This record gives sequence, C-alpha cells and structure tokens, in this order.
Amino acid sequence: MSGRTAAVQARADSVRNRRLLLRAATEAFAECGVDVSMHTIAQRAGVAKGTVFRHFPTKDDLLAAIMMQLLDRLFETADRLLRADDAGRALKDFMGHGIGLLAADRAFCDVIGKPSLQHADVREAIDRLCDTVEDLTARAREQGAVRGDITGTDIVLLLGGIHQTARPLLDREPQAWERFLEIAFDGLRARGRPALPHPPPAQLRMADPSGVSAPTKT
Amino acid sequence: MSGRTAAVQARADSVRNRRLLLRAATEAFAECGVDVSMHTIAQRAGVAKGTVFRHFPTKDDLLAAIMMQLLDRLFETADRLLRADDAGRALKDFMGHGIGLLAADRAFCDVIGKPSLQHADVREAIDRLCDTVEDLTARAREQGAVRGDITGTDIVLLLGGIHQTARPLLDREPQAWERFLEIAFDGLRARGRPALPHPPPAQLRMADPSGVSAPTKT
DNA sequence: CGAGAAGATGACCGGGGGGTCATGTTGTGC
DNA sequence: GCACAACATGACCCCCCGGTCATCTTCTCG
Repeated sequence: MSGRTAAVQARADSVRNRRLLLRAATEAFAECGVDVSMHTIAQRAGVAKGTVFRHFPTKDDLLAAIMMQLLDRLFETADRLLRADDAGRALKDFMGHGIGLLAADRAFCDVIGKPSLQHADVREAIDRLCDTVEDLTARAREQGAVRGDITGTDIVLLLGGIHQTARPLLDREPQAWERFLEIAFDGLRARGRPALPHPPPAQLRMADPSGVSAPTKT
Repeated sequence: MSGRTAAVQARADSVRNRRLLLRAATEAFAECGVDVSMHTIAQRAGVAKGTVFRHFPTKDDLLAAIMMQLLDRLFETADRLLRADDAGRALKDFMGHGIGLLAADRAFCDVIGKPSLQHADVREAIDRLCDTVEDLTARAREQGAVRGDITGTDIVLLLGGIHQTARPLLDREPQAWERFLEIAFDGLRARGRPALPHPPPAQLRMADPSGVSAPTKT
C-alpha cells in the first residue's frame, strides 16, 4: 500500500470509462427500467459492449452498483429523519422522498417490486432500510400521528403502492403522487375507526435466512 | 345467414382447439403476465404453435380477446353496483372486486399498467369502465361517503395502487389487500381535512383522440 | 522511445422471442 | 367412400438478449 494510490494503479482511461459507464447506466436504468439492454448502456456511455462487461462481469453487478447508491441515499434520509421532533411529519417526509425516487427511476421500481434475482448487497441494504422505516413508524405511532396498528412494513408497501397509483399520470402531472400520499396518510391517521380487516403484514426480509450475511455460527 | 349456424361452418376440431386455446391462454396470462411466450401457451393448450397463430394472427389479438372477457365482467359488476342503495358500500365493493381481479391475473395488471400497444377494443372497454366508475364515484360523493374532491379517476388509479401495495404479500397473504383498501377508503372519507395538495387528475382516456372510435365528423 | 501489460473492441455464441409456411392430416358434404 | 377444403404441424426465419474472447490499441513505466 503506497499511501494515496493503491498498489495496482488503475489506468487513466479505465477510470474515465468506468465513470462514463456509471453515469450512462444510471440514466439508462432510470429512464428505461431494468430491461434496458447492455448494448444500449454501452452506446450511451460511448464505449463498446465488451468494455461494460470488463468493468461489471454481469448485468446484475452493474444494476446492483447503481441501486446501492440510491438505497444508501434513501437510508441516510431515513436515518436523519429519525432525529426529527415531529415523527408524523418525518414519516410523511420520508414517504415523499421515497416516492419521488420511485417516480424518477424505473429500475428502482423494478428492483423493489420483485425480490428475486438480486445481489446480496442490495437485499441487505433493503432490509436495513426497512428496519429504519420500522423505527420511523414506531415513533410516529407513539406520538399518535398514525393509528396503533400500523407497522413499518405497511409504510414500505405503501411507498410502492402510492407511486403506482400516480404512475399513469407521471408524464403529464409529475407531482400527482402528493395527492395520493395525502389520501393514504389520512387513512393512516383515521382515529376512531374500527380495527383493520387484515392483520399487520409480517416484516419483509429480502436476505434469505440461509445465513449468507450474518454468520450465526451454527 | 342460415339461422343458428353461420354460412361458413367451422370444423369441429377447430372450435375444440379454439376453446382449449382460450382456456390455456387465460390461465397462462393470469399466472405469468403478458410476457408468457406463445410457445408456452400452445404447449399448455396441447396444440402446436402454428395453430395458435391460425386462430389469433398476433399475440396482441389473443391477449385482447382474453382481456375483453375480464373487462366485460368487471363492467357488468360496476353497472350492477350502480343500482345499489348505499353508494359508498357499492364503491368499496367495486374496488374490492377490481383489486381481486388484479391480484388473480398478472396480465391484467400489465395491460392496465401500460396504456401503450393495445387493441382499440380493449382501450375502449377500459374507457367505458372508467365512465361507469365515474358514475359510481359521483353517487358516493353525493351521499357523503367520500370527500367532495374525489373523482372516478382517483378511484381507478387507486385500484392499481392498492393492489400494488399488497402485491409483495400475495403468496403468503392473498387477502392482504383488504387491509390497504380499508386504509385508502378511510383516507377517501377523511371529513374535515384540508383540501388535497394536488388537483384531481384529468380523466384517463385510452382511446386516442384521433377519432378512431367516435367519428367526431371533423 | 520502446516494451509489455492493462484495457478496449466488436464479431461471435447459444438461447429464446414472435411470426411464417410448405407439408401432412382430418373433418365434412356430396 | 371419395375428394377437397379447412385445419394442424413444427421446422424455419429474423431479431435481440446477455455474455465471451481473440485481436488490436493505448497507457504506463523504465
């Protein structure tokens, strides 16, 4: 380890291409969703297809690298809002943030939507995020901002649902989700209403329980 | 036209295969969504791929034929509920019906989700359905069952959204959507709340305004 | 500047999609 | 029962996907 630069020095054009690639992939995934082709991404980055696979062995690796950025940013937001005074406001702000991300990135919707075929990193990041949302929700519940039988999993699920509600309007009215977030949040308050007809959903766990991440020493 | 049977008599095995095909396609689309392959559908029907294309020139034709069945049934339900006394209850029942259909048929979700690349029949059927939902909603609004600034388009959009909310739980808890329908409906009531932050969405029109269906004589 | 290694390239592969068509098969009217 | 039209079949076409690799280019270090 020779101080600043690592032992193996990356070539200048390599790091340049990697940057171009990440930028192009971020944009392409956001616009087109996970089904955008590697060829398209390569074109938008101005490199050949082989170069993409040199930097990211599989499409999943590339997708995971980009999703991790999004998830990390969202996690930071959630973690910061955990320190807010008004827990109800914080929860609603977080939901707005999450829905905004979903509206701006089709690939993010796709990844959140189907838990299959994803990198372990991504799955764990989602789980961490869910944990933080659970805390956010618990605080809102204690402060009476939402009814007592609402869980963090409800909130996580509602993120995708509210975005989906406003999705057909995305082109013409990009802010329409605010309307449906308000409706949903009014439903979450709903003081004096009878108990909800279905029990609270079990917590979503993306990382499979086979002990991939947490070595339980068995 | 020679009474019961048409001038050109269809062969017995042909109508048999057509029936098998429609059954298989209905099931396959419901289970796998619109991306299920024509080969798969042919296999499940017990016929060769060419036979599928003999009965339905393109995949879109087959999909449209099956979606029309669903839409017609849903339209009948909506039309019947229009005659109910309790308009709020009727609206909620209709939403439950629609969400149940979405939960049971992946292709239905896909078709409703993306308005592009669809048959004109399907688009018109969806528009007709939207009109009826508008009526259902107007009655509920007049009876005070939902707040005054809720439109039929809100309801249509919420159908997809509520289903999407419960979708990750579909395998383990197929009825979970009831919970989120209750939350959303509480939000739709929400007496004494401030006005919603975003104006009511414009009515969704699937049939393009180029005058394909309604000859506006221009 | 020269040598060598790291990187970039795009033709190529196997798989799977929707759709076609020459050929073989079968139901039907006379 | 015969002849013919309607029908069924599956090999085939073209396209696009993710991924590979022999070949060529370019950066870097001495």
